[in-house]
Amino acid sequence: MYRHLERRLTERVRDFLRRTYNLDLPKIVIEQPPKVEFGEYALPLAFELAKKLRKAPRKIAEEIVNGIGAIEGFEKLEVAGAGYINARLNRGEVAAALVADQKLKAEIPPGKVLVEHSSINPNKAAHIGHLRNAILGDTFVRLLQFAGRQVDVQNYIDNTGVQVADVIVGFLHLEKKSRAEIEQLTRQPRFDYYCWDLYARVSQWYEQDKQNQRARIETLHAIEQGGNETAAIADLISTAVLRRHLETMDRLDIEYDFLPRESEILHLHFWDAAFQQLKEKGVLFYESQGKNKGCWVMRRAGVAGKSETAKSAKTDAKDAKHDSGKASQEDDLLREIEMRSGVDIRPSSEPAEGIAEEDQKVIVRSNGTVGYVGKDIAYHLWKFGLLGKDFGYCKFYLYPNGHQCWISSTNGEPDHPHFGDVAEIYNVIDARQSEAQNSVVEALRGLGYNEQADHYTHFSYEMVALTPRCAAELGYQLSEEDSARSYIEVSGRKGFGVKADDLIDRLIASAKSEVDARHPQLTDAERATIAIQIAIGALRYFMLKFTKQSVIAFDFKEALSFEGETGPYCQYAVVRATNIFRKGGVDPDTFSRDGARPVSAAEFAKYLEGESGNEIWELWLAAAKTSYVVDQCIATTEPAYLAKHAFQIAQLFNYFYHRHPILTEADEGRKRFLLATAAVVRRELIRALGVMGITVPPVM
RNA sequence: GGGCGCGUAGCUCAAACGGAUAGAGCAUCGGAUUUCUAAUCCGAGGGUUGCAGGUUCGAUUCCUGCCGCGCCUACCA
Repeated sequence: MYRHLERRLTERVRDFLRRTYNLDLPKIVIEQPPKVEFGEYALPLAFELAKKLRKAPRKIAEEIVNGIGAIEGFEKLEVAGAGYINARLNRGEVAAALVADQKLKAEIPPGKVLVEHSSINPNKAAHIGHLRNAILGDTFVRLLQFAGRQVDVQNYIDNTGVQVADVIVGFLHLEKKSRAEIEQLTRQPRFDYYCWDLYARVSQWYEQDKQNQRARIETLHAIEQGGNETAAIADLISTAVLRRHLETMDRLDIEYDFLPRESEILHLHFWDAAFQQLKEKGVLFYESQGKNKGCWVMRRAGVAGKSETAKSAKTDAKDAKHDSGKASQEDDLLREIEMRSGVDIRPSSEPAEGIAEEDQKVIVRSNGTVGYVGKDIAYHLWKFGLLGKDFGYCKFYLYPNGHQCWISSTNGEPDHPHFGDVAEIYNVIDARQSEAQNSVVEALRGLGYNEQADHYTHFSYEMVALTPRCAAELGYQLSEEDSARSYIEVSGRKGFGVKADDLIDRLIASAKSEVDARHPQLTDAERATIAIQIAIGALRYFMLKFTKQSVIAFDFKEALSFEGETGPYCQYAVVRATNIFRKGGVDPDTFSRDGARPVSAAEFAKYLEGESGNEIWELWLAAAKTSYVVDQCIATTEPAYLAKHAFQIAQLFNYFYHRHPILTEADEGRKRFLLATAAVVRRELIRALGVMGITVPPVM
C-alpha cells in the first residue's frame, strides 16, 4: 500500500519537473516526516534544486505544490519549514483499501533465487553463531517468498574437511572406537554433543604433541580419497551430526531443500571442470618460484591491476617470520606427507610473475590438492548452471510437515527436482569469510561471467560472541585480558560456546514456567505448545533485532528476556487484539474482511482526522508499511528493519489498546472503527511476524 | 604492514539515499488501569554521536588525518 503510493508520488513529481523545468533527476528522494502531523511523505528536493534553478528553496517548493495538481490517493501537498514538500495521504481511502486487503500487483523479477545458509561443519553440535546464520538466512528466504520470488534453500555440507577429520581422529586415536561402537554411539539422542566434547579434546591432544597432527593429515587424506574404512566412518559420523543439525533447525521451523556435500564436489570431479575453465581463461597462474612455488594461484580479490615488482625488504621480513613461527612445523608436516594428486599440476601456460607474492591466493596446493576457495568456485559455477556437470540427488530428510529435503550423491535417484541454474544467489556467510567470497566473485568475473557476478551477494554478518559474564557463568576460566573485553569469540575448537539446543531448551523451560503460572486451566500439552512458540519468538527476534554488522555480545539475561523489545512483546500485542474479538464474540479474520466494509472511506476519514485521529492514524500507517519494509529488507539484505517494524506496530498497538477501550465503546460507529483498527493491525502484525518465522499463540 | 568493519545515553542497540527537536529497550526512580489479562502503559533523569579538520543551506551519516577496538591477511575450511 504505502510503497505503491510512494511510487505514484515519485512518478508525478518526476513528470512535473520534466515538464516545468526540463529537468530529469535520476532519483527523487522521499523521506518520512518526523511526525504524522506533517504528512506521510517528505521531499527535500527543493533544496537540491535551489542551486540549479537559482531560486530560493521555499519558492521552488511553492511552485511545485501549486503546479503539480491532484494526485490520486493524496489529499494535498504543502510546503513546510525552509522548503520541504510534505505530502498528505487521503486517510479514509487508505484505511478503506487496507481493510479490503486488496493484493496490489508488484513486478517480480524473473528467475529463481538460491539462498545458501547454515553450512555448519558436520563434526559437532550447532552453537549460537550458527543460530544467527540460520535465522538470518531463513528470514531472508521468507522475505523473498513474501515478495513473490521462487527460492531454493541450500545448506552446504563440508563433510570432507579438517574439522570432520579432527573428530574422526578423536574416535579412532583417542577413544580407539570400532566402527560398530561408533555406529552405536550415533544413535544416542544428542550425538552432536558427544562430538562437541570430543572435538575439543582432539584440539588439546594436538597441542600436547605436534606429532599428533600426523593423524589429522592422514585422516583427512583418507576421507578426501574415499572408498576406505576411515572414509566410511567419517560418512557415518558426519551424516549423524548433519541429521542432528536438521533436527535442531527444525525446532525453529527452518528447513532446507537441498544439501550439496563437498564429497560429491570431489568425487564427481566438479573441480576438474572448473579448473579447465580457469586455466583457459587465464584466471589461474602457475607459480614457479618463491613461497608459492608449484601452486596454482589467482590474484587476491581487492588487489587492483598489475602490481609492481616492489617486493623487497618487506617480503623478506615476512618470510623470516614464517620460518621461525610455529606454523612452519605444520607446513613441513603438510609437505612431508605425499598426497594423492588428483589433478594435473604440470605448468601449462604463463607464470604468475604478474602478481606479487603477497597478492597471490593459492587455489591449488603444490601437492595437487585443491583448497576450499577452488571447490567453492566450482560449486558456484554449478549454482549458476555454468559448470556443465550436475549432482546426483537422493532423498535425505522428510520433515514432519511433509517437505522433502534432498542431499547430493554420486549415484542419485532418477526422479528429483531441478536444483541450481538460478538467476541470483545469496550466501549467508559470516564476515570473516568475505575475502574468500570476494575471490569466488572475482573468479567468476575473470571467466567472463559478469552478469552472474553481479547477482552474487555475500550476505555478510558479524559473529555472535559471549560476554565475559556469560563465559564465566558457563564455567570457563578467563584470563585477565579476556575479562576486560566487551566480548569473547566463540571457539568450537576449544569447546567454548553456547550450544543451540541448550539455548532453545532454556528458553522453552523459562517460557513454560511462565505459561504454567498464568494459565493453570490449560492442559500441559497446550501449555507446552505455547511455551515453544514463545521461546522461538524470543530467539528468532533476538537474532534479528541487531543489524548484521553488529557483533552480538551474547548474554543469557538478555536472550531470555520476554519483555521490552522482544519477540514475545510482539506476540503479546497480537494476543491482546485476539482477546478483544474473542470477548466480543467476533471472528477477527472475517471481520477484517467483511465486518469492516460497512465503514465507509468517509467515515474512516472522520475518525482519523484531528489530533486524536493522528494518534490512531499512526498505527494504520505503520500497518500499511509491511510490504514496503520487506522490499527494503531485500534491497539492503537487512532483516533487522522488519524486526524494528514489527516492534513498532506492536508498540503503537499497545498504546492504542490502553487508550481506547473497544468493547465498552458506546458509539456503535466508532466501535466498528476501533474494531477495524484492531483487526487490520492484528492481520498485518501476524504477517510481519510470519516473515520472521514467528507464530503467535492463542493465549499468553 | 595491507584489507574490511566498528566507536552514539550507565548497559545493549536504532537512526534507508546527507535532512526537521539523534530514538528504542534494559537498568534506576516515580506513577497508572476494581475495565478487551500488567509478558502492558505513562512520566523523569540520562548525549560535545571517539578526537581534530574539511566538503555545504544542512553531517551520527560523505572526505582526510589521528586515537581505540574487532575480524581477515596460512599451500586451514
